[in-house]
Amino acid sequence: MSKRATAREVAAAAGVSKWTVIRAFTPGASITEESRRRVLAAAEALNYTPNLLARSLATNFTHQVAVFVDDFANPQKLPFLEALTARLQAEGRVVMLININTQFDHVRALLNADQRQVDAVILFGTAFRDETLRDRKLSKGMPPLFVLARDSQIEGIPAVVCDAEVALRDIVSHLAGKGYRRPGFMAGAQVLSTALQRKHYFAHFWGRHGISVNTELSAHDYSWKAGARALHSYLATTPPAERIDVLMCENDILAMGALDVLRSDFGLRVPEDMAVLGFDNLELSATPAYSLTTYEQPLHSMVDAVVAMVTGELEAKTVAIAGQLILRATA
Amino acid sequence: MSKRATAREVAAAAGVSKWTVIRAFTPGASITEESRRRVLAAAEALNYTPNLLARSLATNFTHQVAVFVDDFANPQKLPFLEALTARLQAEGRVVMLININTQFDHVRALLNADQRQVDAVILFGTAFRDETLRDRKLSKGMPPLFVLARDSQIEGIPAVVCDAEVALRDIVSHLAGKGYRRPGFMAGAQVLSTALQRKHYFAHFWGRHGISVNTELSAHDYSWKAGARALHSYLATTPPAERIDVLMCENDILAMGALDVLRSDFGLRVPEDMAVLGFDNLELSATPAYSLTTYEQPLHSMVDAVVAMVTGELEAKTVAIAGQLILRATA
DNA sequence: AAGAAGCTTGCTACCGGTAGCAAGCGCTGC
DNA sequence: GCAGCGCTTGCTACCGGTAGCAAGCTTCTT
Repeated sequence: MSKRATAREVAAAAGVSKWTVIRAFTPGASITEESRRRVLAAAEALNYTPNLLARSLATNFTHQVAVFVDDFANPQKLPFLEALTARLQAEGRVVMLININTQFDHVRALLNADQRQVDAVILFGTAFRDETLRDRKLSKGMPPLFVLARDSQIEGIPAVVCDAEVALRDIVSHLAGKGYRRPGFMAGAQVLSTALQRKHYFAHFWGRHGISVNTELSAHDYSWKAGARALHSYLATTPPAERIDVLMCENDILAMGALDVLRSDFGLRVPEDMAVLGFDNLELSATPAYSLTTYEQPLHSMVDAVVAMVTGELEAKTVAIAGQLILRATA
Repeated sequence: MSKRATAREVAAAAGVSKWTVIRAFTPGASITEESRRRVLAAAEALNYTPNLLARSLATNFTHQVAVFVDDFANPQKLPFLEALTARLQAEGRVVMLININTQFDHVRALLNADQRQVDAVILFGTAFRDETLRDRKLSKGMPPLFVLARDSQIEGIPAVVCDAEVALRDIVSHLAGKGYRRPGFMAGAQVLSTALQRKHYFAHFWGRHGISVNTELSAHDYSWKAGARALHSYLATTPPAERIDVLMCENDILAMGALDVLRSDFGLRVPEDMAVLGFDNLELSATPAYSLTTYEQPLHSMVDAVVAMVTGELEAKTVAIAGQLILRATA
């Protein structure tokens, strides 16, 4: 296989200069209809299309957006990625999916994204210490950063989040109305959990009802297994009379682990013995096997907002968008 | 924010030519220790790192691999993407995640990938007609194509798949041994289904036992809802006495839909009234809520193989790797 | 008919690297 | 003292586009 055709080759074939070839491919450029026809015919014959790499180098605009992800255990990432890629592609951008892990951490990934001259970086729900970015972000020429689905505590880095305050207010108000009085919270990975603020507002709104949240389970990460393990050890060490009557899990995948342990390992009834709530509304949360009461994040609004900020249509500042409480059988 | 520093600026600061700067960043280049020290110090001060875009243009090697995905409903994509990104990043490559949909089809995506000069394209379980690629692939300069997790019927385009023949042989042999005699198959989206060959081998191995597979349900796509709907209409129109006694679903997500319909909508027992099998072994398939008997694809071996082909360490030719039957409660 | 204005085209310079040639330099050997 | 060698360094040319100036040609105005 030979290489791609270049503008120069097309120019030779069409009997014009390479700049005229470029103009035929530049909308709004000054070129006669006649020249355009000849160039396009020659381009067609040679199978020519402009080289976007060269264009990017010259324009400082790659039309690539890096998306950082560090947790692939939560199935919720998938619909988000679907929407993100679809929306960005509709805007002529393309997603570079970066797996943040111990081998390839945030600093290295940011450096790499910078070297590749991406137009923007979206930190999609990744767990990092804000300090990590504080020095880096000031470095000249870095692509703009956006945080999606977690809070950003750094001045100047905008975040697009599901409004945790509204969400937890609705949730707690529903639970208090149903008569629950001994609430507990299950959190996932420490660093991210803080940035989600769900625990904070959960306790805050129970406080308004004169009830304090004393039980806090922590799962090691956001996975079914971690959720199951955390609740298992709680149930194993807490006598029935002292147990909470409702458990708010930081997301659905933790809630599923909790539900399975309640029902299968301990033979308890949900919601009679203990109610359970999640957060995300996964496809499988709606199934009769779980029928999980949960809170749906405004996925499309969130993605639209972050994409609009990336393209510059929307001012880059933190926005919190309200989601929707989905009432089902578990609470 | 000003722009990134360039080799020329570092050169001026270090009092050498820009080529010496480049050499300081090129492993194995001919440069004195003294020069390298001075260049690296200047680079450090100016926060210089080589521009990979410019390097890519000059070397015709972007270290980017496009991964095409057209079905985000199957949670199984996520662990695959995790492994793919991690392995490729370990090899110094980066993944461009392309969402194939009606707005952005295979042809457009391939053209775009070509224009961006990616080193390779991985078609990850996408449903396309082989004819679509037949003309394109011959076009000069196209990046090499690899098919992951589905078969390629095109000469010269290698595929990395879970060995369907071995898988279905094991499955059918297990089912026949358990005494099942009226097998049915549930397939997903037509085009992809053919390329998975699961239905084919399922019928083939039952044939060896003198049993033909007469019941074929087709789901509209690979989603819980589609699986539920397909089985629902089958059960609604088929009297109990005429029903199959075991249902092989093309993947776990379809099987989950089927299981929920069996138990919740029709009050049937699994596996007594009907056994169910899936394919993939999702995290949630292992939960007590489903406890689905399924077949696990050799995810890591498959990813290793395709990555090795991309990097050229492994000869690019179709390989089928055996997975593992996971026995649980539903069959 | 001459000058002004407008459109089209080709040109130089540049984006930030890479490849490989050739000159400069120090060192060795005779 | 000089040829010969090897290492280091700078150079030209190039990757395939973009930006914007200036020349050439029409067309319009007076």
